Amino acid sequence: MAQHDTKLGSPNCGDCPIRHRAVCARCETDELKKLEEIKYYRSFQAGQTVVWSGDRMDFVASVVSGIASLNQTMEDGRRQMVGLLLPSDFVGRPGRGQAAYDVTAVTDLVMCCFRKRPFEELMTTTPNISQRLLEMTLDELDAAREWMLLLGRKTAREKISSLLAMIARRDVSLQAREVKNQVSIDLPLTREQMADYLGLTLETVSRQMSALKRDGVITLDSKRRITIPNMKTLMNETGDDSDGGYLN
Amino acid sequence: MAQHDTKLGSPNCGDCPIRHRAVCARCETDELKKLEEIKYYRSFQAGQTVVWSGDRMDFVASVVSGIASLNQTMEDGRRQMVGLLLPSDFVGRPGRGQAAYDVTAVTDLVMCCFRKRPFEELMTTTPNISQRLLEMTLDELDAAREWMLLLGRKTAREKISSLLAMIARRDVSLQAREVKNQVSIDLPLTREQMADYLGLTLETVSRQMSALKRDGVITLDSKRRITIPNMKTLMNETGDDSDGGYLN
DNA sequence: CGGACGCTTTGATTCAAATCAAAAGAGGGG
DNA sequence: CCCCTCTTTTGATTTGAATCAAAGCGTCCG
Repeated sequence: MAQHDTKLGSPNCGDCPIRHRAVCARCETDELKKLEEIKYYRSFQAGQTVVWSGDRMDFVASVVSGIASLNQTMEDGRRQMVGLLLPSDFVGRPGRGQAAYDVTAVTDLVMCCFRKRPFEELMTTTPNISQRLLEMTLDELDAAREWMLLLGRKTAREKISSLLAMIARRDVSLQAREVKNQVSIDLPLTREQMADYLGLTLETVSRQMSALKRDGVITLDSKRRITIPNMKTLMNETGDDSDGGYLN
Repeated sequence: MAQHDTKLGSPNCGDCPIRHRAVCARCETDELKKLEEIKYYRSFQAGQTVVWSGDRMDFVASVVSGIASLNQTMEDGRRQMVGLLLPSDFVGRPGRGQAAYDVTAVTDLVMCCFRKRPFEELMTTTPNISQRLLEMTLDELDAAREWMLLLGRKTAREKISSLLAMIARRDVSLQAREVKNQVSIDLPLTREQMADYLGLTLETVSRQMSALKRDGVITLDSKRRITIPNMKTLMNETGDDSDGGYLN
């Protein structure tokens, strides 16, 4: 099912694009050496499942490139995305053998995997790894709790706006594509995936996108590419504290 | 505003009721000594605010007894509870100076606080603390993500049932109050707090409680005390996989 | 004992989003 | 180039929960 390619990703951690942001961010050269010994790359095509909830998972991994999603599913098929993993984000849980959610490749995806057992051992001897992992986990917890507010209390329009703002802010910080407040972004998610992330139906997502376009908050360059003429206008639609939004 | 009492809580960590579950669970005697030097107790009455979101927070803490809640609030007053902290749970984030959410005492509350700076230093030198904290944070992240599914996809009835099941399961594990599947529990939360946790209004909470009573899923001994005649019947109302529910 | 205040229940009505249904784009491959 | 499939949009209708409103219950306290 899943491919075991090694064609992408550098064997040498020093050249890695996520070197300074991933779980290895604080490691010294000698510590990287040890990680290099237990790592291997895997790539997945958009749509492929990386692991199924409940399956044995004998590795942990960092996203090198592409986007992965964490999904929870109910017996009757209702689905909720509970995390969106971007390059440098960490997947898997040291000290547990089974995946707690489905992990899916949203786009083509390359992951840097570490065999679980050796990684766990390395963690106990390498504070630079465990401390970085704690920091990343605390960040994810904050993000999850922010999303709980969105899921529990925001309107459909606020949800869509919040998602677009989140994607836009990330893109802006990665690539300086901003031209005096105007931002163009590619949506990595289908309308259905957006719906799964926001706790909506795909029809409602589509309708609210149309409404935001009608109201001039966004422009639809194509189905999957939008332009935000004025970031502040979008932020006002998210329901978040207008100050706090930019400070985070 | 907040009281600085030391009347509750033992000066000696060895006698502490949460000794084996809290962030100090794995510490050796000498490590406990160091924690004792930087700890102090604070107590709060039900309803009091421990810290406001955005305020400086120069301590981290463990809940010793009672229940605290983490809340997020929008400008217009919409409120979402994003965490319920039980004895042994940890509050605060090493490496950050400001509280990210309001922390409130749901019941009378005693917390074991550690001055933040010394605690951070202790963490870097004491793997037993940082590793335990990582484990606890990963558990909280899992809980937050389970709650995301509830908030995004469950019906009001499923939400209420899930909350009652969660409280019941915790109570059963703490005190063996189970008599062949029948469980009685005290609700620590008002209807409004339940609503805030579940992303509902208090009226809907009340209506669904009445409906569960009408359908024989629960009995209302008093407004704040319920009996669950058959745990399995309740579990069937949560929408969760009936197997997975018990295995977790 | 009798108010008063906080919490809870219940009823009537509204409304936002879900559901049901159909058609319009947009690729992609033969 | 055209068909097939996948994604997206839009419309009509339903529905579950919110909102608006009022009354019931408990208990604290003068």
